[in-house]
Amino acid sequence: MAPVGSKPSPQLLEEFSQFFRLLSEPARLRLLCELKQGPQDVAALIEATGYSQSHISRQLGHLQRAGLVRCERDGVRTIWSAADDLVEDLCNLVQKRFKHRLELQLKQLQAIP
Amino acid sequence: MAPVGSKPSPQLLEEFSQFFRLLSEPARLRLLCELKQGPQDVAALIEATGYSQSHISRQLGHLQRAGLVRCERDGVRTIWSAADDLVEDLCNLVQKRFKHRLELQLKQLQAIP
DNA sequence: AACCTTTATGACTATAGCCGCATAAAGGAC
DNA sequence: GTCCTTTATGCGGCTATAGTCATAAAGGTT
Repeated sequence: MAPVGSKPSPQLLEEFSQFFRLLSEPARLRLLCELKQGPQDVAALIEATGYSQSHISRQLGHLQRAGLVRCERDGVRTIWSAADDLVEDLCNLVQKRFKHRLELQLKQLQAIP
Repeated sequence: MAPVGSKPSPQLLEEFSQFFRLLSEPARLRLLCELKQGPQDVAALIEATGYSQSHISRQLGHLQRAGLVRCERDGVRTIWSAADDLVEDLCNLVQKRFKHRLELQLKQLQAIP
């Protein structure tokens, strides 16, 4: 009997890919990392990353629509904060894999006498 | 004391984002899913997905460079197979999150009398 | 009211990458 | 050798989106 695996529907695959696309931009990952340090306004994120104000605002908008960050108004300022640990977990898994692959490559090099 | 989190280096963020970019395309996720069913050649993948031959070959190349699939030659045919469970694990985590978010939305709707 | 500060967004350019078409490359059958 | 089958890849069009500039919107101060 052939191995059975449940195939996700095209719609679900589309949602998966859209989510991963969010994480496919270093700038967005960077913003998430900065917000992991604690809630900040846009000015602080400009200072920390060097990105332009409009760029940051736009990327935060994308992350917000996905529920990865949230914001609260403090007068005229907007305080943003990370809303989910999922991305951190995903990155940890991926990093573990990077490590394994490097260790494998290392072993193969050492196998040469 | 401020919460302490380790900030990944820009290089690592770049690698993360490149990896996630691989998963940001439904076609590649689809191919990974098909290969989860078992090793297949390109012709079988064309039949299963409807994608063009060149498209499939190209996307498999990307996945192979990332170590997510591998191939072995059988005469003139190339038999491809999934090489890693990581993507499945990542998708399961993301799907769990989708579910939670939908449940939350449902609860908020039901809160309206 | 006028004015300043902070953030969001419309308009635009530039670039990256998907996807198909055509072709090359490699192996098998004859 | 020729011919066929199967897969990989160069080229080009097209779309999506990152990133910038300018502007609008919203709140605060005076």
